[in-house]
Amino acid sequence: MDAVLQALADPSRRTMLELLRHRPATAGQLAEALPIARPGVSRHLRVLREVGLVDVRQDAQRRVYSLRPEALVEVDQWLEPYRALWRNRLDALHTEIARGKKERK
Amino acid sequence: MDAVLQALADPSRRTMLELLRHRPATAGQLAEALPIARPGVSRHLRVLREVGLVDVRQDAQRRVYSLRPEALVEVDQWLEPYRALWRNRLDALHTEIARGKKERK
DNA sequence: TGGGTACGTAACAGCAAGGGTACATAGCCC
DNA sequence: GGGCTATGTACCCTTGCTGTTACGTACCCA
Repeated sequence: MDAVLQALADPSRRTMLELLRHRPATAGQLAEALPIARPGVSRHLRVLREVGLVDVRQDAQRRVYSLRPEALVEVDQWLEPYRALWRNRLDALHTEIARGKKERK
Repeated sequence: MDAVLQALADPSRRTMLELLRHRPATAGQLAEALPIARPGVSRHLRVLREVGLVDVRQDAQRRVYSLRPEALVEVDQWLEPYRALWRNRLDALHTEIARGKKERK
């Protein structure tokens, strides 16, 4: 889970996921759509592969990458306790407003 | 939105959020609970503050930091389209399993 | 088998992130 | 005010990431 969140930190990698979200693509296609050169894309793909965010399918000389959205489940799970908080906070806010608030220094 | 995901990449910062999830804490308290020294913690807190993940409340010489879970809403939103994908995929899997069980009997 | 295509990897340069030490600052308490 | 506490900032150093060029590899086709 650590690894996934760390992989998501890079904007280029997020863009790649965004592209793969619509359809699978080869490394070359991804490189064309990105501001960085092919080798860089390859290395990013390696990272994404290692954390399970993408799958590779060999097609002759090509390597077709596809999104593996299940890997993001752990991010969702990491988010879960916080999600509970931000929802409660809205509730609490409403309650506070309803009955007045005590001062805190 | 970019900034939040990038801020979450660092394990120390995630630990800090985890601590703040239970209760607000001063910079010193956070530093004690972490493997890094105070100045490092201060810098991390600055990052978290800048992306809106924490709030500061001045209490005499202390600075009490508290979590601002709303900032994570944008991560949740970023996740949304992918969530749709993995749910569909899981549903399909469950359908497969259910059908497999039926057919096997 | 030779040539062209599509990738990945190695080696290297550049730069930003992250940690530590030392110092500055702000607010209490005597 | 003097000293103590709590914290942020400046500076330096090291490490790791990012991107590039050059090269190696696997595969297809004529």
